[in-house]
Amino acid sequence: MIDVPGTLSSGQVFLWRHVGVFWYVIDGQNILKVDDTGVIDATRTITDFFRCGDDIDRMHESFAQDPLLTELIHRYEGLRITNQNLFQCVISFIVSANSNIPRIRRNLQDICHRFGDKTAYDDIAFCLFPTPAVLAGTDTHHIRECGVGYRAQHIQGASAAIRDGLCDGIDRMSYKEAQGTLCEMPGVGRKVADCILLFSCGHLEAVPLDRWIIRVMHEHYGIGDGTTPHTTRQYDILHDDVRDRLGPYAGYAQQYLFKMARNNSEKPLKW
DNA sequence: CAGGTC
DNA sequence: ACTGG
Repeated sequence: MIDVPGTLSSGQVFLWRHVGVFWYVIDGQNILKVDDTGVIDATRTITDFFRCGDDIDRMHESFAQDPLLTELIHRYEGLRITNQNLFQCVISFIVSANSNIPRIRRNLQDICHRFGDKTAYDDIAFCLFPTPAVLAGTDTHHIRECGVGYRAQHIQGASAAIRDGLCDGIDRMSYKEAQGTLCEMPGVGRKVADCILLFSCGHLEAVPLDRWIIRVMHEHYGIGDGTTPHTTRQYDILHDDVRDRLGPYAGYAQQYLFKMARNNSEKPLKW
C-alpha cells in the first residue's frame, strides 16, 4: 500500500495539488490523477509513477540488520520513491540548490504558469511543465522573474542541452555513465545528479547527499563529519561509504532518513 | 539558513 | 551570489 500524501510531501515531487479526495500531479506534459491507492488516471499515458514493481519485501529484508531503518519503514510505511518526467526533474533540482521547499514549489509553479501550456482536467485549470525547447528559447531575464535568482542561467543552459539530445538514451546508461552525462549540464553537480538518477532514472543506489542526510549519516552511523562536501572527490568518497552501509536499496533508505530528519527538526514543516 | 553549484 | 520564511 502506497502512502500517497506522505510520498508527495517528501521533498521529491513539488508540483501536486490536493482537490477533494484526489491529488493531481504535474509530470512534464502529463497530469496524473491519484487517489489513496496510486495513479488512477492521466491525461496522457499512465506512468508507473510510484514504482509499483519495486520489491518492498526484499527491501525490508535488506534493512533487517539496521535497527533504525527497520523502525522507519514501519513508522513511514508506504513511503515510495517516484519515477518522474526527466526534464521536469532536472529543472526541479537545479531550482532546489541552496533553497528551501516552499520556495522551490513556488518557483516551479511560476515556471509552469509563465511558460507552460494551460489546460483543464476534471474541470480544473492546470498549467503543464514547459518543454525543453520553450525554456531554452526564453531569455534568462524572464526566467529570473520566477524568483529563481542566479539559477536562471542554469535552467536555460540545461534546457538547451536536453533539447539538443544530451540525455537521449539515459535510461539505458549505467549509474556512473548517466551521472557523467547529467553533470555536463550547468547547475547539475553530484547532489542534483543523484536526485535525478534516483527520482527519474530508477537508480536505487543513488543517494542524494544533502545537508540533512549528511548530518544523519554522521550522527546515527558515524559516517563522515556532518559537514557538506565541497569537492566532487569528497562527495564521491562519502557517497561510497553511505551506499555500502545502506545497501542495494540505499536510495529508499535515504528517503526514510530524510523524512525522519525533517520531522525531528524544531521548525514546523511548511507545505 | 535553505534538499549546492560554479 | 539570488531570495524569502
